[in-house]
Amino acid sequence: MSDSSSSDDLPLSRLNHQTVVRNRAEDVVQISDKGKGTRKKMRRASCHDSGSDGEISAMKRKKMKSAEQGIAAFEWWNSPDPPEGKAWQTLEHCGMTFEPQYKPHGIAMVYDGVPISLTPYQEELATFYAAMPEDGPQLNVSGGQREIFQRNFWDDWHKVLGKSHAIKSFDKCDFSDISKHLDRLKFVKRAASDAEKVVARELRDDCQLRSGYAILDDHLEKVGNFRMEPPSLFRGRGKHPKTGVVKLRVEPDQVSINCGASRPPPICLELGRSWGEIKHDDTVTWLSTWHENVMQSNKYVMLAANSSLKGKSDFKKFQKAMQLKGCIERVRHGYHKNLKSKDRHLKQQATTMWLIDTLALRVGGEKSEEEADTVGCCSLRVEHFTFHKTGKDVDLEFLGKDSILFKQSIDFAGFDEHGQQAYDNIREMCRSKKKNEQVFELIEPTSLNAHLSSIMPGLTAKVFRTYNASETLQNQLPDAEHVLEMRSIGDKLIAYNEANRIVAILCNHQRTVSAAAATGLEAQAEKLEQLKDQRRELQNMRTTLKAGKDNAEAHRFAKLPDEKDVSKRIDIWTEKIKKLEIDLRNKEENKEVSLGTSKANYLDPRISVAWCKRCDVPIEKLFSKTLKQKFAWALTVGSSWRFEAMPITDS
DNA sequence: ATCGTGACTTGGCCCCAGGCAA
DNA sequence: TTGCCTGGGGCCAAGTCACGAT
Repeated sequence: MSDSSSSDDLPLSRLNHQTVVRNRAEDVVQISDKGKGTRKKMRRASCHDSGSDGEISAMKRKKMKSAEQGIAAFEWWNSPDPPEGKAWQTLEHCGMTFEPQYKPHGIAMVYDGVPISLTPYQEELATFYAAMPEDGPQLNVSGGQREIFQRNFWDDWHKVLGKSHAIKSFDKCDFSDISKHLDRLKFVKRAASDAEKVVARELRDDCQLRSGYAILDDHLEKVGNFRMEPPSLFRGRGKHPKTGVVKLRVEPDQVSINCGASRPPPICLELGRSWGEIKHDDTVTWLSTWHENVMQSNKYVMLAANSSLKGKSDFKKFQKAMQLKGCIERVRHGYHKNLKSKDRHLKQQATTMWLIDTLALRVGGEKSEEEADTVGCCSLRVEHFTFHKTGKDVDLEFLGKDSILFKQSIDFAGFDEHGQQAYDNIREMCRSKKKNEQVFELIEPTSLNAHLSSIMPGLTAKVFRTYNASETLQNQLPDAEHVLEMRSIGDKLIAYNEANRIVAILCNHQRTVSAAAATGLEAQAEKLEQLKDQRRELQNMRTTLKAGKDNAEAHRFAKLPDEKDVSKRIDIWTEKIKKLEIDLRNKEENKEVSLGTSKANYLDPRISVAWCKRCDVPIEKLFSKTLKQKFAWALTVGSSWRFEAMPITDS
C-alpha cells in the first residue's frame, strides 16, 4: 500500500482514485475490515490512544488530513452515477455518537427564598432553563415570546416535579445560582490552558476520525451531523407556540440506521446499548434517523455539504435554474397574459407568479396551529398589504421563514404594465375580504407547482429564487475590464460584495446587529471623526506655515516641520480617512444583511469562479475552505463561463 | 384526489479560533 | 501580550416538495 504520508506531492488525480481512496478509507476510518474481531480491536485501540502523546496526535492529524485529501481527490462529477432511482450502491458508516448522561452539579435552586434540592432529572431541566440568556431571543421582554417560553417550560417541568412538590409556581423560582454556576463553567472553559485545549481538540479529532466518515460506493465521504442533538429546551423562532418545551434525550435504541446490506452495519459504541433498527434503503441519502418529540418530526444524519450526494443535487439545482433561464420569457409571457384572465383561479395564479418572480417570495405553504404564524406568497393575508390613497404605493409587511420580517414599500408605478396589472389584481383581491383572509385563497403550493412543472419539467416555485439570485449576481458583477483597473484585491472584493448584497436584499436575507457589532461600528465612526479633526489641524498648521507665522506651533516640535512635511502628512491622513470611510460605509450597509445564505445556497458558484478568473482574484477570497470544498465541482470552469440558458433535457 | 409526512434544502444564531491593533 | 473584533463553521429550526397511503 502506498504510504499516505507521501501523498502530499502525489498527483492524486492522475492515479486510479478508486484505489487511492479505498486505501485511505481503510487506513483512516477503520470501518472496512470484514473481520469483526479486527474491527473491534481497532476501535478499542482508537478509543484508548487519545493521550497527549505528541507522536500519536501528529499521526491522527495526518490521518485526518489524508482523509480530507482522499475526499477531495474523488471527482464525482467525472464518475458514473448509480442506477436510476438509487442514491448509492454500497454504504458503510459509523452511526451516531452520544453525549454522556447528565451529571448533577448539586447546586440548589431557590424557591420563594428557600434553597430546594432537586432530583437529577428535575435539576437537568432547571439547568436548561438557567442556561437561557435573559436578553436572548427566547427570554428578552420585547417580542412576546418570553411568556410562551416560560409557560411551556413550566408545563413540562411541573410534570417532572410532580403534584406534591414544594415548587408550585414558576414566578417564585429563582434559577440564578445555577446560572452563576454555568457562567463559572464557561469562564473556566475560556481560561483553559493551551495543554487543556490540545486535549480537548484531541478528543474532538478522535470523535471525528472514529465516527465522522462514511464510505459510499467505495469512496470516502465526510458525514455532516453525526452527533446526536443533546436534550434541551426547544428554541423555536419568534412567537412559536412550542418554544420552551423540553426536547427529550434520544437514546441509541430510538435511532434507525440506514446502510448497505453487503457491508457490516455500524457498531453502537454506547456500552450495553444497540440501535433501534437497521435498514438498507438505497433510494434515500440518510445514514441515521430519529424522531424528535417537540415538533414530532424526523431528523436525519446525512453526508456533509462537500459530499458527492449533496454536490450532485446542488449541481442539478443550478442546471434547473439555467433551464428556467432558457424559457423565462415564455413563462413570463404566460403569466402576463393571465394577469388579465376572467378566470379567478388563473388570475390569482398569475398574480402569485408575478410576486414570486419579481419579489423573490417563497411559495408559502399552509401551517398548523402548532407552528409560528409565518407566511409566504400563497398564504399572504389581506392584513399584510397596506394600500395608500394616492399612487400605486403598497406596503407589504409580513413575517416570513424563521419569523424574519419582510417589509417593503413597493411602488408599482415603477413597474411595467404587467406590474401595474398585478397591483390592480392584488387590490381587487383584497377588497371585500376580511383582514385575516388569504389574498390568494384559490392558490396552494401544490397546484402552483403542478402548473409550473407543466410549463417546464421540474420547475417549482423555489427555482425562481435560484434563477433570479444567480441571474442578478451575474448582471450586477462589474465587467473584468473595469475590475482589472482596480488597485487592490480589497477593492475588487468590495465590488463583488456589492453584487452579493443586492442578491441578499432581493432574497431578504437578514441578520441581527449584535450589541458588540453596534458598539464596534460606533467606535469606528468616532475614529473617523478623530481622523478628520486631526486633518483639519494639519491643514490649519499648513496655513500658518504658509503665512510664515511659525512661532505659534514651534513649542510642539523638536524640529519645526516645513510646509512640505505637513502636506505629505495631510495626504496620508486623507488616504486613511478615505479607507476608513469606505470600510465604514461597507459595514453600515452590510450590518443587517447576511451575504452567506445566498452565497451558499442560491448563487451558482460557477459565476463567481469565472468572475475570479477574469478579474484575477483568488477564489479563496470569496469562498471559505468549506465552501470551496462544497463547490469543488465548479472550480474548473473557464473564465468565460456564463450562467446561460440551458436546453431542457427532461427528467 | 386528498392528505399527511418523509426527505431534503435553506437559514439565522451562537460560539470560538485566530488575526490584528494597541 | 492582551483585548477586541470578525468570520467560519457547527447547530438545529423551518422551510419546500414529492410521494405514498387512503
